[in-house]
Amino acid sequence: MKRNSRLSLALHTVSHMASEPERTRTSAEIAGHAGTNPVVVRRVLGKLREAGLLTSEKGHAGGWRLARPPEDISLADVYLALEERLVASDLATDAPACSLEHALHARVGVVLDEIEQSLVEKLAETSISDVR
Amino acid sequence: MKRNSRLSLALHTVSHMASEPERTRTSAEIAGHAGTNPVVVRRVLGKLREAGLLTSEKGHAGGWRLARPPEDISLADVYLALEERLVASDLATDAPACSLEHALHARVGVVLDEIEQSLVEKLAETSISDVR
DNA sequence: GACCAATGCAACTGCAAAAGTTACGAAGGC
DNA sequence: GCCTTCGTAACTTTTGCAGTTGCATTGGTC
Repeated sequence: MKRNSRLSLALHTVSHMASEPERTRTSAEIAGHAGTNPVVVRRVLGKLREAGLLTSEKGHAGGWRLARPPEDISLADVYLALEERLVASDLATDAPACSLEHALHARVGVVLDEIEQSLVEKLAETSISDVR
Repeated sequence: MKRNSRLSLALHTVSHMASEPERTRTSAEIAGHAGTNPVVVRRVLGKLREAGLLTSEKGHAGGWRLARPPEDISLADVYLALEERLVASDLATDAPACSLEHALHARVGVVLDEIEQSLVEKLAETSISDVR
């Protein structure tokens, strides 16, 4: 896996959960299915829990479940939960060395913000229960 | 510099060239201004030359210049010349392990393609001579 | 209460991509 | 012929992230 493996893992896992929402899954089980590591799974799903999409239980018979009905979870919810901006560049973040660079970053920054927003809007149109 | 330093460097350099199109600049000069290395500059600007945005001359009094009037070079031209997709994820590229993953990648891939396209359209609205 | 299965989390390792660096050849004006 | 500049290849350094290990914590089961 390369660059957006976290998003890939998150979407994949949540989609599977949507098909059997009542079932609890352990991170080891999910990791096995996704071809990765339980700790990585916990790291990624932890973000989704923070965002209120999943719940986790410790101890015997513990594991992960959806916190809401699958119809109420959109692709955008999952995307935003990870707090990674797919279109963000460091153009918007670093200090402007010269005035031209400043103007440039301002212009491009506006475009990127618009793009980011419309990406989220498009992802919001699909709920995870729509994917099958 | 971090992730999109190449795009940042390219846009910055081309913008400066737009303000004095007749002047020829060496990669050392550009590198000094951008706080980087002449070889890195040549690598990045080489892509812009391949795309027909810049010309370079060897030897004495050699260096880099715009290949076209600045009004005829858009931010999209620069972006596309680098052949990096800001919104591309590996979601679209890897082999679908299970059918759910396949469906997921198809859905998200469509959205990302649309977003990429509209990013380019927005960037195309601004020419480098508009930035100052 | 002892034990086991699960998450939570911190620290470390390994790896791959990109920047940075060095070196040298080719082109072209002086 | 010499010097300046690009072109390019090879190597080194840096950096972010996945992967790994280890251990504390929680909670069910016997």
